[in-house]
Amino acid sequence: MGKFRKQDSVDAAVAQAIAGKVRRGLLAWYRREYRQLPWRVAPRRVGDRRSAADPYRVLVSEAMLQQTQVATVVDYYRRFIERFPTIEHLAEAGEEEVYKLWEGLGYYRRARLLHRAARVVVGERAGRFPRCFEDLLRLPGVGRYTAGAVASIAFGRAVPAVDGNVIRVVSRILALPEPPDDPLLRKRCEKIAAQWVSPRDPGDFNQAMMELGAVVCRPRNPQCGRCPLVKLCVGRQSGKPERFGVGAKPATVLPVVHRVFVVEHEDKRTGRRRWIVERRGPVGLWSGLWQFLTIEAPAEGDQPQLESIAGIRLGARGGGKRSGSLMLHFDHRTTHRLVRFEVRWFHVKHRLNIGDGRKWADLSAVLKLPMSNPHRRILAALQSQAGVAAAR
DNA sequence: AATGCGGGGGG
DNA sequence: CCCCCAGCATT
Repeated sequence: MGKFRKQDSVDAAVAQAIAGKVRRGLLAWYRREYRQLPWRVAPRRVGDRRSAADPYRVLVSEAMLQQTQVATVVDYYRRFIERFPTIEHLAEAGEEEVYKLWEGLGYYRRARLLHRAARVVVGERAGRFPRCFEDLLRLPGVGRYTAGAVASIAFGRAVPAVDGNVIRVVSRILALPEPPDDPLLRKRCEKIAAQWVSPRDPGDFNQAMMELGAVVCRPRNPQCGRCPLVKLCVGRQSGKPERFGVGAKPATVLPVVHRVFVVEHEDKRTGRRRWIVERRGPVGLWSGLWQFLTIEAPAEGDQPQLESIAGIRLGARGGGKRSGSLMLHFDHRTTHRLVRFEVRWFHVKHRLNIGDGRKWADLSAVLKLPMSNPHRRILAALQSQAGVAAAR
């Protein structure tokens, strides 16, 4: 215990000694080098008044940017804001549509929580957006980083916003050896960043720290020659800046199998094809997204009976000779899972009764549903199969 | 304190 | 192929 308190006071003294240089150097660099991004307001120049950022747009961008790189977010952000230009638009939307705009971005819980946050602000706070760190922290999906980012960028509060970039930058400047996923290191960096943050331009300062981490102080091959803080960087002086702020613990990857049963019915008169789709549960991988009928099993599990899948009898009415044969297989890797997809295709002559949470959907309906990338891939295969069949 | 949650960029 | 990314909620 006493050890940490002593460490804190040492940190505080060292950080204070260079605070002015860090602040000025970083802000001057950021005003020259900042990237224009759709959610970003240009940094305030000396003598200017601060231009206001829309807190709703800042919140949307920060939610999308959690564990996701800027380049990936840009198009998603544009589409999202075009559809939901204000927090009221988002609060009024159905969850399904919010998910659809998040499709392919990953970490889908963020979409659900952002949607909830909008409903909290509009429904429980009469549209008054929380303006301080503590109140922001109470919103669903808003943790210490996001609360700090919105409070500083949208409301000019002098609070830190410590993400992975900031942890790496601070770790290198002060040569802190702990790996970046150490919670204690995060707390240390937050206290230090709180000392450094510009009281006058906290939003610009926080964005400058992250920008530096993303563009210059990168995990590998840091561009120290372009860094405005190179002279006071202890990590650089040690000769090996890339040793600091890297080396998170690797995740354990569990192999699993998703057996997918594409149950297809073709209307004889119209030729319209329909498939059974189902919605995944509220927790776990791809929660809330839609998929073709799927049975999940451990990698070493038994083959499910093909005559009866998820309570649906297929065998008696099964279609042509190829029905039930393996149509497609591929591996899909996430951080914690190696998912083997085994896709089988069944043709049925009637639209069977199917359980709750499932429905028959034609192509245009399926395209409107939010689905995971692997299931979009399966759909693409179905479409090309149909093309081949039609050409014959 | 540890774990689960996706997908893409870049060496 | 591997590491990492403008984190958060849950246990």
